[in-house]
Amino acid sequence: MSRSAGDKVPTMVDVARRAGVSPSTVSYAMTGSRPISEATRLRIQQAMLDLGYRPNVFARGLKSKRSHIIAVLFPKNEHERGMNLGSMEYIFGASDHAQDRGYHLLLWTSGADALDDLAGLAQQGLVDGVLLMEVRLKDPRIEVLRNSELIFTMLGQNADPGDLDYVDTDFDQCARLAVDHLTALGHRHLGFINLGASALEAGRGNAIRLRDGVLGAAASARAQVTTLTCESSIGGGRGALTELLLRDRAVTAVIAFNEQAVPGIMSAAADRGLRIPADLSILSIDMPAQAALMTTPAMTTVGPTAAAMGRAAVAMLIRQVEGAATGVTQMLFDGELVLRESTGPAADHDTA
Amino acid sequence: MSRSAGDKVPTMVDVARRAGVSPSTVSYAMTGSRPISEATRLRIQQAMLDLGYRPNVFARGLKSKRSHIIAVLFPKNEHERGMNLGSMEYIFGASDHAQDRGYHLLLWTSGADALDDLAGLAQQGLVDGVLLMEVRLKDPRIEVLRNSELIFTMLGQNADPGDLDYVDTDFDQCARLAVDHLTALGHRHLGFINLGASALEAGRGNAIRLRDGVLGAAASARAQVTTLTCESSIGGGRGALTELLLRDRAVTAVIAFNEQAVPGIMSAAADRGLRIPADLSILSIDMPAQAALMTTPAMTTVGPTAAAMGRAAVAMLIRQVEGAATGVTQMLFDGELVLRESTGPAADHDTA
DNA sequence: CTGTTAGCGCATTCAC
DNA sequence: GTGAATGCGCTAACAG
Repeated sequence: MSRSAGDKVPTMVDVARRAGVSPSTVSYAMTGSRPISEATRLRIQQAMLDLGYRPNVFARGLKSKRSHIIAVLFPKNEHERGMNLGSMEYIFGASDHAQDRGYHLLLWTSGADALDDLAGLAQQGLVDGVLLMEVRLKDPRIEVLRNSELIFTMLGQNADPGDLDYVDTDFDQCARLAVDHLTALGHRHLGFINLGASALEAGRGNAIRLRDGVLGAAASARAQVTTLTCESSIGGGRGALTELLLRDRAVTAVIAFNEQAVPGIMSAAADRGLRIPADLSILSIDMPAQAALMTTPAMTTVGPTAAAMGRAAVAMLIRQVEGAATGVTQMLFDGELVLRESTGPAADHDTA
Repeated sequence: MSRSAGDKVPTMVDVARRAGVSPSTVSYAMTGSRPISEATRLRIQQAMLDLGYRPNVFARGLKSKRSHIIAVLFPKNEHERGMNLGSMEYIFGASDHAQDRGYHLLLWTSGADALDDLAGLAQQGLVDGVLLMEVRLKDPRIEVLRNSELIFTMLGQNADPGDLDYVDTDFDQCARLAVDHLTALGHRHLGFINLGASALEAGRGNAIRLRDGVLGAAASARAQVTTLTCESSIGGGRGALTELLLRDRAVTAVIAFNEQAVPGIMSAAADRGLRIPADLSILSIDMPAQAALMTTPAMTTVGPTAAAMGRAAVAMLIRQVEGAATGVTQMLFDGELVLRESTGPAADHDTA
C-alpha cells in the first residue's frame, strides 16, 4: 500500500510472477475481457494488493486508446469571469462522479475561441471524452469536437442540439416556478431583469429561453411582466431597477437572472426606500447558494442543483465512452424553489 | 491543422518520412536534447505543421516518465464547501500558467483524508508534480507526497514548512494593512472576527497567523482590538457582532476573516441601527472580489490576487519538475487594499 | 550532425 | 482455462 522511496513501482509482470501466472492472465483478470477461473483471479488480486500494484496509465493508454481521463472545457472568457461561482459547483459535481468511476478530470480553460488548441487536445488521444461547459447557441467548439470524433456531452445547449447529448436546466420550468411563487404571493406586476444585451447577442441561449419562459408563465398567470436586459454589474443593476420602475410603477416583484447585478438592484431599492421584501420582492434564477447567502436579506432562488447536473453529465459521458450508451441522452433538470428572505406577500399599495 | 474524421492521426514516423529524416531526429528536434542542424530542424517543423502532428502523450509518458500533467489537489471537505470562490481563482491562475507552459491540469478533489487514493495517484506516474491546496498545519498528505518522491508545491503552509516550496499570503502584512487603514480613519476600537474555533483546531494556519498579525499591528498602532472566533454562517456572524459589542461597546470597526459570516455581521449591524460605514466600518481579509461585490454596501477588502498566486505556484512547480529549480522557494504575497464602500471615518460618538 | 535499435508496461492475437 | 509473442509511439543509448 504505502511504498517507501526507492522501491521500484511494481508492474504487471511483478504481479504475474507473484501470483504464479503469466502476465497476460493478469491483464485479462483486470479487463475481464475473457473468463478467468475464480481461484487464479483471487490469487492475482491478492498479489496486486500485496504489491500495491497500480496499472500504468501510459502503457494502458498507449495500447488501448483509452485513458480514463475526461476533460472539462471551461473557457474563461475575460468578460465572463465571475459567472464562475455556479460553474464551480458543476465542476465539483463532475469531479466527484468521475473519481467515483475511476476517471480523472482534466481542467481545460483555454478560451472558447482557441479552436486549434482544442483540436490538439482532441487529437492527442489524451482524453476519452469531453464535458463542454458554457455552451453558446452557435458554438464553434462543437464542430471541432465532432470532426475529431471525440465523445462529448454538453452542459447547456446550442441552438440546434439535434442528436447531441446534453444536460441543461429546464428554464421553462424554472420560469413557471418563479412566476407561480410570486403570483401566489399576490404579485401581479412583475419585472424580469435579464442578462445584458451583449450576453444575449453572444448567444447565451439560456437567457433567451428563460425570458420566453417567464413571458409565457406570466401570461398564463395573468400577471403583467416588464422585461429588461441589464449589464452584469452593480451599476447595471441600479440602472435596471430605476428603468423598471419607470416602465411600470406598479411592479412589486422582480425576477432576476443576472447574479452580478443583484446587489445593484437591491441597493437601488434601498435608496428609494423600498424594503425587501415588504415593498419589493426579489427572486433570482440559478444563483448559487453561495451568492444567495451573501445578500441581505438572503435571496430566494429558483434553480437546479448544479452539482447534480455535473454528476449527471459525467455519468452520461462515461456511459458513452464505455459504449454502454443507449442512443441520444438529453436531460433537463428541474429547478427548485429555495425560500429565503427576499420574497414575501405583495403590498397592495397601488395595485389596481 | 484540422483533420477530418477517418484520417489517421500522424505519428512521429510520418513526420520523419515526410521530412526525409529518421524518427529519432524528429524526437531530438522536439526535445532539444541534442543539436540538430537548422536546415533539418526547419524541414521537420514544416512537416509537423503540414501533417498537423501532435506527439502522443502516452507514448511519451511511457518512455520518458514525464507526462506534462500536474495535479491540483483541492479536497472538498464537506464542512468547507463555500470556501471555494477564492480557491477558484487560484485554480484558474494555475490553469492559465500551466496551459501557457504546455502543461495539463488535473483536478483532484478527493478528501484530504483519502491518502490511499493520493498514494495511488503518486505512484501511477500520471502526474509530474502536484499543487497542494488547502494546506493544514499538520497535513498528512505532505508525508505521502514526500514518500512518493513526487514533486509538489503548497498553496499555503503547514506548521513547519522547512525546505518545502510554498506560495502563501503574507497575513502579517495583510493584518498591518487592514489595521493601518482603519486606524488612519480614526478607529481606535477594533473587532477581529475570525474563522470558527473548529477551523482553528482543524489547523487552518492562516487563521492563527492572521490573528497574531492583527494583534501585533493593533498594538503598534495603539488601537484596542477584541478578537472572536465565529462559526462560518450567517447566524454565526450575527452572534459574533452581538458578542463583540457586548465585549467592547466602543468598537467602530470590524476586521473579518470569515466570508460566510459577513452577511450576518452586516444584518446584525443593520438591526441595531448601525449604518455601514457611517457607524461601523467593516473590512474583510482575503475575500474574493466576487463575494465582496455581492454585499451591500460593497465590501472593502485586503488580500493578494489569488490568480497571481496560483500562477506563481505553478511556475515554481514547473521549474522544479524541469530541474531548473534553484533550491527552496518560499513566496509570500502581499495583500492589497481594495477600497469599496464598507469602511469610512470613525464616528466619534462614544470613543473615550 | 544523423541513423539504428531496444525497450517503456500493457492489451491482445495467436497458440495450446 | 492459460501462456508466449507482438506492437502501440516515443526516447535515449549506442553507432556511425
